[in-house]
Formats: sequence, structure tokens, C-alpha cells
Amino acid sequence: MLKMSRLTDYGTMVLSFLAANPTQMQSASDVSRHTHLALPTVSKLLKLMARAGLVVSARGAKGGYQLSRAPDEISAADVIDALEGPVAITQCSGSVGHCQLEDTCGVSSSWQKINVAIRRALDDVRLSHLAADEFRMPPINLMGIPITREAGRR
Amino acid sequence: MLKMSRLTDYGTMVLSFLAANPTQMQSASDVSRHTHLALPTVSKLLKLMARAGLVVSARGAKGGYQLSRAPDEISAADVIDALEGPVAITQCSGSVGHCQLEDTCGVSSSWQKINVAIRRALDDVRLSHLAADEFRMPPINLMGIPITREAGRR
DNA sequence: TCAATTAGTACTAAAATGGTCCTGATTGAA
DNA sequence: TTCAATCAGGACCATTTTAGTACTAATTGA
Repeated sequence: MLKMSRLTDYGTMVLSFLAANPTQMQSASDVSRHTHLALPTVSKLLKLMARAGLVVSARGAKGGYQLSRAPDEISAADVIDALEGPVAITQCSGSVGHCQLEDTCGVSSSWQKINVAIRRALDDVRLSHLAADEFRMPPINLMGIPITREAGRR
Repeated sequence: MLKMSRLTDYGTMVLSFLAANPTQMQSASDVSRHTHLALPTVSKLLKLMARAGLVVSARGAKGGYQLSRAPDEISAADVIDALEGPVAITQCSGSVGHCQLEDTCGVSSSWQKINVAIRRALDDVRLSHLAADEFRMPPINLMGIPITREAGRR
């Protein structure tokens, strides 16, 4: 069904929050508090996204996370890549054996076209778009007041 | 990772075989024999695709399956719909509760754009393209000679 | 030195997927 | 009429994937 995993959904929430607070480092618990996502989950997400270079981290007291670049420099594809691995509708021979048909394999060519189209669509949508959707209320309200949001999301 | 399920992959193999033999009904075991996919699996696939209207079935002796329409009238989206359910990168509230934000829900709008782009890409690729890739050898060889193909596909 | 905080990784529980099997209905042909 | 071939519809189990949690080590500011 081509669905995005729940983690990716959460990931956009987390990134959106960071995008709304670009100047300060936010600790994982800060993020957890504001997004209403469980701390261990947020922690895991941030670690993954740090490894992927979407956010930068600082250890130690006063440490935390920040977006590594502007929200319109982060695409949906980046997020999915970070949290679910590379986007590809067909993964040629997921297993060990290598594809002997690689050169001539026509099958992939049609799916490949689809892959490219999907990738482009995912590249075109930036965190700035997603984040704008995410927290619709005026930024002034963002900090103190918890953003109400269903647990199941949406 | 946005991957297509293995069943869908098999599905295209099955449909490709049917596309190569448009005139005769093919029983599930015929299809199994020629695609080298296990009979119960082929059977399941054909049932699902029959329910979705991609193939027509006939019961009883001499029964079997046939494409319901021309190979270029069947899109990749159709196949995925039939075997994995509707294509949607975000499934709004998979659970019971309904979306209270439906009208104003901005979150979905960006993802929705992605959905549309993906859907279009999947609509554009037709079974005729996939099938052309699938069995590349001259049609004359198709019937008697088993088409060699790895179990793991590709 | 210590508390706060990330990094890394292991682990468990739950859900989705893949695959098989069984039982019943339909139908052409002996 | 009977029977074998064949599809229809589920039930079912095993495997894999995903989600979520927990624990330990490393880092760093005060």
C-alpha cells in the first residue's frame, strides 16, 4: 500500500517542532514534551535523524538537537531516507544473490520510471511545507502551550 | 521504504503471463507451471485479482482465468490496488476514530500532493509495458519452454 | 565531581506479510 | 448422473518487519 511508516510520520512532527524553534537546542525531552510523543521514541528518532545529518546534536548538559539546515532544504525524501532507508518501490534482489540480468533487466525499467517519479515528488515537498501544515496556530502560541494532537495522529 | 510487496511483484508476473496468452483461459496450475510460482500462491493472487476485476474467471472443468481487458488498460496502480489495497502514502487515521480535522487538516495537503504524484506515476505505467519487460524472448518460445527465472525473482 | 544529555545497541511485543490448506460451489464431459 | 477439474472463500500458521523500551557508555557544562 505504499504507506509511510508511523515513525516517519512522527519524524515530521519532531522536525516540525525543531523548525519552529530554530535558534535553541532542544533536548529530546523538550521535544517529547511538546510533541506528546514518548521520550524513548523521540530519542530514537532524533538519533536516526542525527546520523542522517538532518539534525545536529550536542552532548552533555545543555546539549540537544537542532535542524542542520533550513526547513526548505529538508525534503520529505530526506526524512524517509533517514527513517526507513532509501526510497525504492522495487528493491532489486533484496537478498544476497546478485542480479545477473542487471544490464538487460527490462523489468526494472518500468518500475524504475515509477521510482524516479516518486522520488521527485518526495524531493519537491520540503519540511517548510510540512511544518507549515503541522503547527497552524500562530508561532507565539507555540512555546508554552502544548499543541493538542491526537495520540493516533490526525 | 515505500516498497512494493512481493505479492505485487508476483502479481505482475502472473498478469504478464496471461497477457502473453490472451485467447485461452489459463488455469491456476497452468500459470503456476509457467511462472514457477507455487500453486497456492498463484491461486491466491488470481482470486484477489479476479475480485478486483483485473481478470475474469470461469469455474468448473475447463475453467480458468483471462485478462479482463487489454494489457494497456491495466495500470500498475490497478495491480497494487488489487493486491495491497489503495495506494496512499498517508492513511488518514488508520484506526476507528474519525478525523476531526478533515476539513482543515493541513498536514495531509502536502502529503496529498505526494500521493497524487505517485498515483499518476503508477497510472502511467501499464501492464503492456511491464509485460514487455517480463517475457523478453520471442512469443513463439513462450508456450512449451519454461521461462527461466530465479525463485527470488530477478 | 556530578547531573544532564546524546550514542549505541540489544531486546521484547505487536502487527503485517507471505504462504498453505481445507471445505464448498460450479461446470464440462464421460 | 457422476465425477474430476477448477474456482471461491476463508482459516490458519510461520516468518518478517515494525514499534517501542531499556540499558550502558561517552560527553560536557557547571
